[in-house]
Amino acid sequence: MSTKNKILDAAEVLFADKGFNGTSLREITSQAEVNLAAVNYHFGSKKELIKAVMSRYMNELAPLLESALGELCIDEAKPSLIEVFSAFIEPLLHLNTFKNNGTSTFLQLLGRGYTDSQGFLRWFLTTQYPNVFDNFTAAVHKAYPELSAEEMFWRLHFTMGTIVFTMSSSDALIDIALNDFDREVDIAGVIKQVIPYVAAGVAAPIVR
Amino acid sequence: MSTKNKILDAAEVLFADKGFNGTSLREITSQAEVNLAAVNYHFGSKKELIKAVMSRYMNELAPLLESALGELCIDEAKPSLIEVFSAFIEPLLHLNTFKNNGTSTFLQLLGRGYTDSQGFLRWFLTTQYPNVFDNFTAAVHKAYPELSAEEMFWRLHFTMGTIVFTMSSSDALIDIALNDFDREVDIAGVIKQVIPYVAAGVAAPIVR
DNA sequence: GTCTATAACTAGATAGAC
DNA sequence: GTCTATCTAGTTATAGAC
Repeated sequence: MSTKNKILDAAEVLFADKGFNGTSLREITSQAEVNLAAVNYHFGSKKELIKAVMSRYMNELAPLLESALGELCIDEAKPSLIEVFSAFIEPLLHLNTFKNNGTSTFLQLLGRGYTDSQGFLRWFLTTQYPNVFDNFTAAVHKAYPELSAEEMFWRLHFTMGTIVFTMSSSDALIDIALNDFDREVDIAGVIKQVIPYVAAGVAAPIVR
Repeated sequence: MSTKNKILDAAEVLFADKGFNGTSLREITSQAEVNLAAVNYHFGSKKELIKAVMSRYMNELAPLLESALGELCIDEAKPSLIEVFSAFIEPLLHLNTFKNNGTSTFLQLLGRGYTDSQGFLRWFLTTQYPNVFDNFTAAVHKAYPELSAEEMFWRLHFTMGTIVFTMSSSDALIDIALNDFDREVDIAGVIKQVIPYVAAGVAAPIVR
């Protein structure tokens, strides 16, 4: 296994757990059992390492999401909102076969990216992977055409918040579900719980 | 104005904007125009300063929230979920009279507390202000008794995520609403948008 | 209470030997 | 490509003069 990948593997776990700001290069390199200088040799800077960590996931995820959402748009039938959100399940769970705990790690990273680092990651994702966002809004529009662009903007942002925040604390949630309710859930279980919630939220009556 | 308050005022704005980890004591003291050593003299440590910033808001907010939610529980009539969530509006907006931009700042701080600092603030709030949480779950239970304790746990967490995440990026959202949709919204407008969303989410059909 | 000075430590980044 | 050693700059925290 190459040094570069050892660094990426160690970095993504630490970043997901403690945030980008909260993780030092020293922690990463000692976890990866490589030399401190290797990060700067292979990636140039910490910021570039963060981008590389996110890109590795996005390059795996983006084509799957694009086609799953794209299909809903091409289809003649009008999809339900539940169907639109369910289109995320398979691509997201595919990340678990790509890496151990991949789904959970990726969603936690996404959450970190929105709150750490004052939005630079949001910029990175929306500019580097615009098709995912476009296909998603197109699918939601087809499912719920009465929703104006502005209302859609608000509700999709709320949805993003729900998902990202939930996933960034999914480890704690899974613990609580086990201890307080004697229920064993995994990341797929959390996703199944959250989809009816966000679908109902997006479908809420329109307010003015 | 006392040094202590100058520090608190500067700290809360910086903490809300850049997170607890992302803000140094030097930034705080130079913004507050006081000496660096004053923080440790008045608060003992950075962690205690964070607690003091949050306590100043919570001590203002908690009694209002407790009584607004408590009333719903005492009332004979069964409240709707919209009513339960609307009980937050007045107490939260009251923070705007207590401090400039108080509502927005407080909710941003809350968001930071959940993601920065690995949950120490969550522990602090749930242990220091348990009545707020108890009254809230009691009110939701009264409005929607079919929801089991476990489902309530999930949905309240999703709600918390939606609110907190939305508010921690509310400045960006308000900008986008103005630029892309030519709509002027303030923090009260954001709250009014989000309430139907979370109420519908909590009221979603039960899944098993 | 407030200040200067500084201790004690950690951060990201790099030069240069191998 | 990988290592050690080190640089520069930042951090929190404190001792001690005023």
